[in-house]
Amino acid sequence: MNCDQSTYCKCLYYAANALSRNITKIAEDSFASVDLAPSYAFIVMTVNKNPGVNAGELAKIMMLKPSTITRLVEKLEKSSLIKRFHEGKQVLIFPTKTSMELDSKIKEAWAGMYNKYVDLLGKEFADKLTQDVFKAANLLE
Amino acid sequence: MNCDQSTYCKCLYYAANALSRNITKIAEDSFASVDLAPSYAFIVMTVNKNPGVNAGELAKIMMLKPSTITRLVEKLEKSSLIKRFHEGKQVLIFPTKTSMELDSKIKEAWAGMYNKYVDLLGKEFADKLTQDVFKAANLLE
DNA sequence: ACTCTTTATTTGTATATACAAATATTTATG
DNA sequence: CATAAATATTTGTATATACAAATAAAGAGT
Repeated sequence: MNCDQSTYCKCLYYAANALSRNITKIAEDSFASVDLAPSYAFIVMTVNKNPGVNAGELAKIMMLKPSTITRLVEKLEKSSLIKRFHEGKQVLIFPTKTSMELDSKIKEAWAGMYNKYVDLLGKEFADKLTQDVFKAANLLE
Repeated sequence: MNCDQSTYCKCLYYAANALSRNITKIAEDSFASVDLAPSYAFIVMTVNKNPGVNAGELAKIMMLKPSTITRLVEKLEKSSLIKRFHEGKQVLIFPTKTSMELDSKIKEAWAGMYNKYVDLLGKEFADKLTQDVFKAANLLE
């Protein structure tokens, strides 16, 4: 798009949502190879790396709300990609055989996504942008 | 959040979505004063500025899919904030008395949102980031 | 004028995400 | 110890957004 609607180009809400939709599309295409939506793939990776992580920690790591984690995790459990165990008031989340077998394929898909957007943005710009966007997300939290 | 999950900090998908959620929250708070979710407020502003814009153009301007525009616009029509007229295969969208009366309040809310995130990010960073994010969104389209 | 293709919009359906309220457990206080 | 407060998770409900298929209108080629 060009910048005719000049006001919008100056609005972070507008720009950030457009970016989010477009990068999500790229991520979805990449993770299609493991038949997972990106958020689910991220959770599987995180749980594989941190077996026994609890739901609240997972929410913080993923920057999602606890209720969202519940929703995502209950679907992953149905597909046997994680297991949940109640421990007191906490819920601990563990990988499964399936999820661990899938791990390297997920990481490949992840690398594929990275290569795709680096290809479109250029490595330098992509890396700097990611850093800045991440910084902004934290400042606005 | 800190950068313990170092991998995520390097992922544009992750960062962009986090930013999108956080800035959307700020936008929702600002536009609450006019009782509109941000996307609706943007459409009203755009239609007020471009009376008779058609749905497809609106989709392009907003960087949303036509089906999404249909959905948003049909709700706005129910609240009498736009009117639709069929002209051949196109649908032309017009402001209403109500939407025009609301225009300055929406713009105030918009300015409030801008001030809020500039306050949190600093003006220089905010403006540069918006520009970069917008550029990236276009490159990834 | 009639079919074929292209363009514009809508509809049916699905998904990620969130908020507010509910539930369950732990900790603190009187 | 018993009740109150705090913490962790889930549930009910709502929303924005998209895709794929359906519809409708316009244009092109014969």
